[in-house]
Formats: sequence, structure tokens, C-alpha cells
Amino acid sequence: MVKVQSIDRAFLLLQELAKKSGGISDLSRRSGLPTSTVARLLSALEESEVIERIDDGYEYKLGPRILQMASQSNKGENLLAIARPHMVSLVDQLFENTGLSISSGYEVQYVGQVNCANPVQIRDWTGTRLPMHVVPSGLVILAHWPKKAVQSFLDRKLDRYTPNTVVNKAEIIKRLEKIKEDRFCWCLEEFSEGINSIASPLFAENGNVMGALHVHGPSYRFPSDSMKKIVANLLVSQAEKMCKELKHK
Amino acid sequence: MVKVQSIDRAFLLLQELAKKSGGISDLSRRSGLPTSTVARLLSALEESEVIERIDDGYEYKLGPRILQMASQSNKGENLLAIARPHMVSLVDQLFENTGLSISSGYEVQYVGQVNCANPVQIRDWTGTRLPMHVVPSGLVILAHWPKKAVQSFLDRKLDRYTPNTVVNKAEIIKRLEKIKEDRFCWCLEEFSEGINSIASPLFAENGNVMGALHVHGPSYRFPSDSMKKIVANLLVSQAEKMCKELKHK
DNA sequence: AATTCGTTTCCCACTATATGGGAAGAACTT
DNA sequence: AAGTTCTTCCCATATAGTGGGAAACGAATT
Repeated sequence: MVKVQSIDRAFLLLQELAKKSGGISDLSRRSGLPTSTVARLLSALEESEVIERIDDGYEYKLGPRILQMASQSNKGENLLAIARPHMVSLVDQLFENTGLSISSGYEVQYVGQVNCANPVQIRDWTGTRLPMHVVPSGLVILAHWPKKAVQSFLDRKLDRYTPNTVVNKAEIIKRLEKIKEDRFCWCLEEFSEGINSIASPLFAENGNVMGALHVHGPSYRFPSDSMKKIVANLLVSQAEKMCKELKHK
Repeated sequence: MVKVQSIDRAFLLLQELAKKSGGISDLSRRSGLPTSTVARLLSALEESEVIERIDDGYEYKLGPRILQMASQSNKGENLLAIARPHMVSLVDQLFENTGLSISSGYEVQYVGQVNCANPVQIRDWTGTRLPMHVVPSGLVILAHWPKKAVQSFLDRKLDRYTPNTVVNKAEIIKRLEKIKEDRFCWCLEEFSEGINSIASPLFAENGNVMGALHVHGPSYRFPSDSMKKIVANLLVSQAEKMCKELKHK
């Protein structure tokens, strides 16, 4: 795989800017690149209208071009935009954080989250990527992949994240079958101790899984025994609603 | 302003990909760049996880990284996501297309649109940029700028788009005062003959205007005399609602 | 199976192009 | 007004990007 230095660096800077806006020397420190190089790259990015200055000053931030590209990236419709009301509704009903992830290679990428009011809550995972077998979002995606694809997923080293992580291949395959029927998957402290979560798949127009909606909370309170079934039902039906919306848009 | 060739070209390709996914030679034709160059650039972009292959094949599309950056571009909250339900609600009430734009320099950039069911409708402007004085979205933004900024905006050549376009500076200043009071602005065929539209401003947490919500339709039916006031009221109150949501998020 | 067409991928010599140190100039701070 | 911390500019250097062309690959056709 080929690299192009300036492009690599450009996106390194964009990534930094996504975290937090800043000036040239600030970004130079954060990224470890020489100031003059940062100055040139930022200037080029500004030229392309990907970033812009805050109040015409010396600080840069991501520009509208990013939003525009994002809004066109899924057949002109923005996944995040469609997802958000559904996520808000889930948070209102379940009082735990809700997230959105999409599949990317053999990993899930978290692209959005809506938080609950409770001061004790799971941190925002937006931007992180995780292997599919350690999170329910990943497992529900896998469950709807063709057998061959699943096979090649499993033909690699599967990392263990906690004592609960399932890394046994036969076990995973069996689990996936159940998930495909259920349309949801619980993971109890399989990715990180103290976190439980549940996910339900999202399908694109063509019928392929594209991502997942999930709800997660601290394991001491989520899910309470009495709520387990209710949570699953709510999540699944919300995800289904969202898919319908995705279809005729 | 400095340019960096590879970055320029990278975003040229991304822009093409945003329009439509495609393979190397396809993009080479569309962009006018040599195939080997396109291959290298795409490979670098893939490496940076900005684009990815469709079904592991030879076609590329924008990847999740774009979405992720977009979702973090406005203080971790996605403008499009918050806006969408409000836009949908307006469409449901007014039966005309609704759009979202943000300010960028001396121009407005259209970043989102929700369409009505009516077969006769305004085309999707998403992605285009227009000078502020020819569209109501731009005018409502200008109206909330500091005087000095407005002055330097006006100290440039103002293009006329239709016979109705207002390019007289004194006239514009007077108009802006009215708009600031009203919180909305109608433009009747000032940008394009056959299109009427109305916009209301959106404010960021710090109180600055960041963009606008607008509704537009074919001039033969929109706005009907009886609806003019109602439309304005609905739009303004929806925009205000959305601003509140933007604030405590 | 064999041929063709349209891909992508690889290679490599070339020099255009990005690089980064340092100086000069602008902005804030004290 | 002097000091500090920025951004911007310049320029010699060689690295890193470039693009032509060949090879490899895949799909489609006969």
C-alpha cells in the first residue's frame, strides 16, 4: 500500500482539528510536525476550503466542505441526520447513552452518540474503531454477513479484551446464528469491564448491513433484570423504524 | 496563498467521489489526472481510511472517517443531525423543500435539504455556494453581522443574478435592518427567476449567526398570499426551536 | 479455451515539488 | 517599550511525488 506523505499529514492535521481547533504552532506541537510545514499544509487545506479561520483570525477549524461531503457520502442522505431522532428517542426511553456505528473492513467505527442525563455514563466513543467480535454492534453486523466473509473474519487472530470476550470461533459462529434470528445482541462486559451493551443492525437499501444502533450503560445498573426484554424490544423496533426511513429516502 | 499539489488533487478526487463512487480509471477520466497518479492518491487516501473500497472490489467510496470528522466539526455535535427533524417538520407543514446553509466567508454554503412530495420542486442545492446578497439565507446572516463586517462585504462588486437582485448598497443596508427585527427574509426571484424563498437565521452558542434555515418553492405557487405570514411565523419559530436545541447540546 | 478489451498494479528514471531551518514581521503580554 | 509568542516568508536542498509504460489481472465474448 502506497503512502503519500503530504496527504497523510494533511489528514493527521484534520484529525487534530476535529478534536479541537487551533493555530499553526499549536498544531505543530500537537502533531509533531515542523511549524513551517504545518503552515503550508494548513494553507493548502484552507485553499481547498476544507478548513477555515475562526473569525478571520489565526485559528483554524474544520470547514463546511467536510459537512458537505459527509452529507453526500450516503446517496445524498446523511446517516447521522436520520439516526439522531431515533437515538434521542431511545435515550428518552432508556436513560442510557445510545450510539451509532458503521462497519468498515473488519472493524466497527463509532460515528455518533447521544448522551443521557445521568451523571454516571459511558464515555463518548465517537471516532474509535474496534474489532467486530468484542462489541455487540460488531456482532450484529457479522451476523448478517455472508458465511464466506464471516469465515475470513474468523481466520485471523481474535484479541481478547476482558475475561468475558468470546474468542472461540465455533462459539462465535453459533452465537451469530442466534443473533441473526433475534436481531439484537447483548454483550456483558466483553469489551470492557463495567460496561454492558446491546445492539441491533441497520440495513441499507440493498439489504446489506451497514451499521448498528446500540445502547450501553454501566453494568451495575444496566440492564436490570426486569428491563432486559423491554430494552431489546425497544431497540430492535427503533432500529427497524430507522431502516424504513433510510429506504424511502 | 500556498498550494500543495497532492492535497489539492486529493480533495479534487474526494469531491468527485462525493458525487459518485468510482474506480481508478473512471476517476482518472473524471478528474483529468493520469491513472497512475490517481491510483497512488486513492491508495494513500485509503490508507488514511478516508475512502474505502465497495465490497472489497475496485470501486472506491467515501469512508466513515469523513462522517466522523463531520460529527465532530461543531463542538462534537452535528448540525445536520440536529437540523434534520426541524426540516422534516417544516416540509410536513409547508409542502415545499427546506434547506440548511452555513456561512463561509462571504458566501453561504448549502449543506442539507429535505424535499417535499410534490413532483414540481426546486432542485437540490446541496454543495453549492452563493454570494450572500442574492439569497435570503445569506441576507439573514448578513443582518446579524457586525456593521464593520457588513461594510467590507459591501465594499466589493456585487453581482446581479436576476432583474430583481438588489445590488444597491444603501438599499441593502436598509433591508438588513428590517430583517434583523423580523428574523426572516423573503426573496422573490432575486437569485433565479421562478424561485421564491424565505430564510431565518441560526445562532451558535456564543450568539453568532452560523447559518440559516430556509424554505423555497416555485414562484407560481409559493408563497400564496394567504400563507405568507403563516409561513414566516412557522419558519421563525422552528429556527428558534432549533437554536435552543443547539445551545444545551 | 483463447482472444480481446478495460481494468488495476507495479516499476523506475526524472525532476518538479514539498520540505524545514531560519529570518523577518505581526500580534499579543507584561 | 521591551519581551514573548505567534505567523509568514524565503530559499537551498533532496526527498518525495510524478507519470509513462509494461505487466498482471478480470470480465466478457466468441
